[in-house]
Amino acid sequence: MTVNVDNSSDATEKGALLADRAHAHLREQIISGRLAPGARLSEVEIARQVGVSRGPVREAIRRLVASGLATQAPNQSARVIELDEQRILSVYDVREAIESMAAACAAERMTEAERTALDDLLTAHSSALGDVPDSYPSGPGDWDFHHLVLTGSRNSLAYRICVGDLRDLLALLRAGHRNIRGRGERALLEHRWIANAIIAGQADLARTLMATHIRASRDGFLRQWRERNTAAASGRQAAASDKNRNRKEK
Amino acid sequence: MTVNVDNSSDATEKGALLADRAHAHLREQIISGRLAPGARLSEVEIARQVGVSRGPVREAIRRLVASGLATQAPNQSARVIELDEQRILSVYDVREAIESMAAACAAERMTEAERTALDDLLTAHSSALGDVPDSYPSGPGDWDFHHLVLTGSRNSLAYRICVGDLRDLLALLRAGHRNIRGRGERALLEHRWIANAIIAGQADLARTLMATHIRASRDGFLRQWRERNTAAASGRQAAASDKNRNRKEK
DNA sequence: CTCTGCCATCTTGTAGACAGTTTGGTAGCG
DNA sequence: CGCTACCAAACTGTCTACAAGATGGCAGAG
Repeated sequence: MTVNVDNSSDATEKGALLADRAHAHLREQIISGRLAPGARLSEVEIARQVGVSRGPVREAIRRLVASGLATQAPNQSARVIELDEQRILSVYDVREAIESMAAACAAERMTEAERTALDDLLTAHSSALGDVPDSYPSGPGDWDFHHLVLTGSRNSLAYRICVGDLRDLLALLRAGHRNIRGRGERALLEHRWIANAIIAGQADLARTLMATHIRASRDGFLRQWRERNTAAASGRQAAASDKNRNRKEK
Repeated sequence: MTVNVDNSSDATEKGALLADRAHAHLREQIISGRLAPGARLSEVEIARQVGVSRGPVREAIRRLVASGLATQAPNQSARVIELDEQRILSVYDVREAIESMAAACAAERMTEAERTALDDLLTAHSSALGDVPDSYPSGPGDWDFHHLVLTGSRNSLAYRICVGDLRDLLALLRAGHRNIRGRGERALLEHRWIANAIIAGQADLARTLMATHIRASRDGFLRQWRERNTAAASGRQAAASDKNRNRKEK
């Protein structure tokens, strides 16, 4: 009765509401990279693609803007958000702040059944890790763990922010980046530490461990992103007379 | 160039877009209490009141739902959110988590000009406090301070969450509650401590002080809210004798 | 050749109408 | 008297049409 947020934004393809279908379509296109950062989101164009009218598409776009996946100025087309290092840091910093708090709250508020479920989840992950070693972080397994912690925190607002908005932003910036070798085992180990602290009711320890875990995830991703970014920048710079991209508005 | 979030949701009465006008109208009605918690938000009714079509009103309502001021089930009217203690705790906990992080970031990233502005703001508040002693917390002055810190954190996402959503939620739950006697001086003092830590670049100290500050604000509000809530409950429960004004706490 | 002003075109913002669903009450039955 | 089935009213979801504003190119002056 408490964490019954019941986010209705995961209508993969069969949403009763057309706006959900359009939203899922756009989110998938953006996260998968088929809609490049900076791309314009024309309402009529998308409406034609999805096969619905402009109304639901308009609502889907406004939802993307609210989530942070797109930006929009009045009387102008919405555009897919453009990532820079500062924006990436923003996402990880907010996530660290909220999820650390959630871990501490979960340690104090989780029921015994939830603690058992958390323990079982990690046991299952541990035994399944051998199959696909490096696909654990940023995959569904990682998400299951954080989902359980957020639910256990009894904080519906934190749940909504992390599941509704931050999840999409993380999916976008992680898209196209390979999983780091060895990060899987390390992440699972950190998950186990956090879970132990939560199950034992050690709130401050859980908070610290969760903060460290997310910071490690951030640092690992940032290193990879900087490599790719500098490589892309030099490659872009090498093409001397490439057509200059449209200047970004101030 | 960084924190240029430019939230376009403060169209008090003269928004170029009708959706902004409808949104401002509804937000004012909800925060002021003229729209009671649980009240139904009929699109056609509101459209008639504001004098616009259903389209902008629909968009405004969806924005309220995204902010957390209202909830909506499919094919049903949106309703003004109903406050309970757990929801209030959620708001304050998330605010504490994000703004503490923002204070630490501000201590590391603020420019000298921003630090000076922060110092000047508190000096001005300090000299203006004598006029209206108890109106400082939860007023515009308090908000100016937190706004400056959030801007200085260079975290556009934290700024958007706190200014865009949490501000409205706080305004809603604070509505109708008087300012606590003596809280003004205390809050200003805590602001001064936080500002000193930020100006000196002491990130961890700023983080701790901001967390303590927000927790104090939460506790003060919660005490008042519980009084009112138990009073209303007992008054509702025992209509005959309203003499038993026992202030019981958990 | 470069800059300025204008115009065709596209895009968003808004209004109104229609269809499907939920709601609340009412009549009828047990 | 309580319960069920049904029906009308209201509401949201959606579509189409129209109006206002922005974009980008083109012609003409300097």
